[in-house]
Amino acid sequence: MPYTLLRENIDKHIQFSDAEFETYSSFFYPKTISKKEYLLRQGDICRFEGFVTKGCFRVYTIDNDGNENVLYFAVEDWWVTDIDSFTNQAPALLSIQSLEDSEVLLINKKDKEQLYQQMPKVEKLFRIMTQKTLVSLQRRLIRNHCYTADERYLHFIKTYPKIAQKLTNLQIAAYLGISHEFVSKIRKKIASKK
Amino acid sequence: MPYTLLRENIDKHIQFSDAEFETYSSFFYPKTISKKEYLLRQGDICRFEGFVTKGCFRVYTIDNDGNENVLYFAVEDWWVTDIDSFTNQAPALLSIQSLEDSEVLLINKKDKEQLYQQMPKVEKLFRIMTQKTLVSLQRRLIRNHCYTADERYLHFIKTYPKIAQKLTNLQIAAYLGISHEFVSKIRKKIASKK
DNA sequence: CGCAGTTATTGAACTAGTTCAATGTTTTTA
DNA sequence: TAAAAACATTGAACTAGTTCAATAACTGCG
Repeated sequence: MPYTLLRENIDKHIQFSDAEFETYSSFFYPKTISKKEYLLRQGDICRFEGFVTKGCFRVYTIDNDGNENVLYFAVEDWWVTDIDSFTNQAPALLSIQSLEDSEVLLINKKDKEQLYQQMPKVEKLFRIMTQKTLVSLQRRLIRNHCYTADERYLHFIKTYPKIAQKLTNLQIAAYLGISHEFVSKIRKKIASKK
Repeated sequence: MPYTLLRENIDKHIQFSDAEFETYSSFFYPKTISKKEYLLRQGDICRFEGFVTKGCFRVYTIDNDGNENVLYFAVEDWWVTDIDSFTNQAPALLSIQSLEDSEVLLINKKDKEQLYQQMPKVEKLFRIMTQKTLVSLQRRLIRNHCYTADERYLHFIKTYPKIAQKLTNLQIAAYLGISHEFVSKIRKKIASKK
C-alpha cells in the first residue's frame, strides 16, 4: 500500500515502466513514526528525503525570538526533507515532527545519488517536482503580501480542508504567520457572518 | 562575453566539458531589451527561459486590487521566466520588465525539451538550480514571517546592495510587501541612528 | 474518574504599518 | 531649458494585527 502511493505520486509527473518503478521504489525503505516523534531536528544533518504514506507532519523552524514558523504541513503524498541540509549535509534549519502516528518511505543521501546515476529519469522527476513546489511557494509568497490574515486563513482551510481539520489554532497560526489569538478572532468573525 | 557568463553560471552548479558547454550554449540566442520593455506580460504565454547577461529586470504580478507585487529582481547571472507558464504553456501570472537597457540569453520551449533529451545532464543542472532557488524562497518566506519591515529592508539592502542601488523606493516596497511611504520612514529612522 | 497540561476564547491596551494628502525633489522628455 | 511626470518625504489619522492577562474548554493520562 505505501508503495502504491509512491507509484501514484510518480504517475502525476512522469511515465515510468513497471520495471523502472521497481528499481526506483527499491531504493526506499519504510519507517513508522509515532505521534510527536521527530524525523529531523533543527541543527542536525538531514540524512533522508521522505515520502509520507500515512499521518501528518509539520515542517518548521524556530527563529531567534523563539517563535515557531511552519513552512508546510505534509500529509499522504507529500515529500518531507530539509533540501538544503540533505543536499549539502549541513546542519538543518528545519525540524520535522509528526502530529500523529505516521509512516514514511525514506531514501538516504548515498542511495539518492546512486539512484540519480542509475536512473537519469529520476533527475527529470525531481526536477519537475521541485519546479512545481517552487511555483506553489512563489504563489504563497505573493498571497502573503496581498491577502489579509482573514483571506489567508480562508484560503488555507479551503485549499487544504483535510489538513486543516487535523491542526490546532496554534499550528495554523504558525503557518499563516499570525498570532493564534487572531486566528480565534478570525474564526469568530467568520462564524458570525453565516 | 554573454556566453562567458553562462559558462560561469553553470560552473557554480555542475561540471561541463567544453564540448558539453558548446552544445548547451548553442541552444540559447541573445536578445537586447531596452529600458522599460517587457520580456513577458501577465496573461501572455511565456515562451522562454532567460539568463540575464546585462541590466536588470523586475519579475512581478499585479493583484486584484491593482497592487504590484515583485517576486524578485534579476540582474546579471540570474534567470528569468514564469516557470509555470513556460512549462504548461499557460497564461502567465507574472510580468517581466527591464528596469534599464538589458541583455538576455533565451531558450525557447521546444529547444529546452530537445536540450533535455539530447543532454540528460541538463536535467541535473536545472534540478540543482531549481532546488537552490526553492531553498532561498523558503528562507524568504520565513523571514517575511519573523522579521519586521525594518529588518527585511536592512536584510535586502545588505544582501543585494548592487541591486538595491538601482531601485526606487516603490520597487523595494513592492518587493518587501510594504508601502513605499513606509520605506521612506524606515530610511529616515536608519539615517538618524548613524 | 479526576486532574494536569495544553489549547481556545475574549477583551483591553497597544503598535507596526497603512492611507491620504500635501510638499518637495529628481528625472524625463519635448 | 522648461514643463511634465515620476518619485520621495513627511505628518496626521487610522486599522490590522499583537500582546497580555484572565477564563473557559478540551485532551490525554495515571
